[in-house]
Amino acid sequence: MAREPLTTERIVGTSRGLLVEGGPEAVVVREVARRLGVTAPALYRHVSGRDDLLTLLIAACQDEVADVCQAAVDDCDPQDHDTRLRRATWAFRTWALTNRPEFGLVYGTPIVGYEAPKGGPTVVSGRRFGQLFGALFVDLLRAGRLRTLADDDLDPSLRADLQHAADAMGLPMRPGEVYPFVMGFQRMLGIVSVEVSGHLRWAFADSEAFTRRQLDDLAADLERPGSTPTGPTATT
Amino acid sequence: MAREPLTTERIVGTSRGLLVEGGPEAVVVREVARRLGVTAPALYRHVSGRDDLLTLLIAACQDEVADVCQAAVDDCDPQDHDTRLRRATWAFRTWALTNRPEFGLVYGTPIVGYEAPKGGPTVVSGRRFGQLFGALFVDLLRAGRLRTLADDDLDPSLRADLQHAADAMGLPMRPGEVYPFVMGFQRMLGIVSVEVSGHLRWAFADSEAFTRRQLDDLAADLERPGSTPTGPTATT
DNA sequence: CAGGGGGGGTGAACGGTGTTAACGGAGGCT
DNA sequence: AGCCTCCGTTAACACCGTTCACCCCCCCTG
Repeated sequence: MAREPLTTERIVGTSRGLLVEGGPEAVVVREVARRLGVTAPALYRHVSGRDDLLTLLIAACQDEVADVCQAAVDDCDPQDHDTRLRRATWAFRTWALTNRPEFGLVYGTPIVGYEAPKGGPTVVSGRRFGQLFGALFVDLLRAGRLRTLADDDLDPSLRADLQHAADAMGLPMRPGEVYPFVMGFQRMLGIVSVEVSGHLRWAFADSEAFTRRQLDDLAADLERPGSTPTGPTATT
Repeated sequence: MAREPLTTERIVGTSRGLLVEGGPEAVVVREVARRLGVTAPALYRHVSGRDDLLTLLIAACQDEVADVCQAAVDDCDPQDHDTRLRRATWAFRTWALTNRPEFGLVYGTPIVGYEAPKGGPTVVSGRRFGQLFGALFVDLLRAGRLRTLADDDLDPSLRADLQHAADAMGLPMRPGEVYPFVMGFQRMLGIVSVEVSGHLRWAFADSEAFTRRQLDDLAADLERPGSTPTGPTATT
């Protein structure tokens, strides 16, 4: 009975299964091995330890969410930047909600003692995700649909950080233009994190309507009013 | 050498020490016992297990942050509701940043397999925290300083949830008035979560200026414009 | 004042974990 | 053929949460 070979894909796959079933604590080397019909030390031939396992898992999830968001964007009129942005954020939220454990792993409270290896797979797939939204904002800006700030309106240290961030990501923007990007990213992450973590469970039986409104308001805050009057977005 | 007795306070205290040093994973029954100069089974006389330990720890932290925010509010002109709100949110943010592990435990990704005991200490101290902010909003509302919504402007299911939430907390508000409260809570949590978790590290060397602006903008969004022109708040 | 009970500690043990070390077989290259 | 490298094995170490049986000492009761 020749078992199929022990590829990294299979290891990450069953790790993810464990993650989904029982959270990060449940992704346990020995159990991964067991499910692959193998003993624990065998995994150490392919993966350098539990941390490495988590690194690969995080990167895989980050890649997946980036794919999902990219697909949502590609599925839009290339000129309708407002809708593209809304679809991307909603795709993000939907992925997060249907993949709570994965979202928690990637965007939740960092696992203590776990340090993402510098230049490792997590940072490259993280950058990809950021650049997806970065591109969205650049389009919005070029189309004159982005509500920007005057650079003077920014605290000097904040201005410097924003300039630095833009340069690091290769975004051709000045600080007052990057600000809405970072703010949007921050608020989106916050909205989705809070919904996923359930820290508003006390208020809502069904959080979807609230979150949709929050994300719509966010998009409206980012966009320059006018031309495209956007009602509530219906995007399964 | 009569050791001092093994009180619940001392147990929670050293647990918190462990939490701070190494995150939730590090709060380990055996190590707590070791630090108290005692063996592990001894702790089981005072605490029913690791989950109980975490419950007590979470409740203690929630109580502390509520105290801190309450103190910040009490330290203000009782009539200046705008400032009271700003001070409370800033106190929350500051506590979160100087107590990251504790914040993560309370407001971060929920620990899998851990279920807060219904009606247990965590829910009572959680309610206390919520009511602190609830009271702030009631004051703001009574003073006519809260920007509210028309009930009609809310999705029906959202409206029902909000009414229910208000009733459950004993807030004398209609849905369009509760909405800004929940939204404010949500955004505050999001802003602070994202700063604490460091998921914006790629953008900022120093996140304080950005966060302050976010929290100020949030407060401004919540308040009815006019009467009290609020510049940037300086609140160490 | 004797004695019993119980609160609060002990060591030992069970089954789980991550990780390492020593070993061995199967397949390809020289 | 001989060897080497890949990839698996078993055994072991040190740690974890939790339970068990034990026991000591203090306090309350008769």
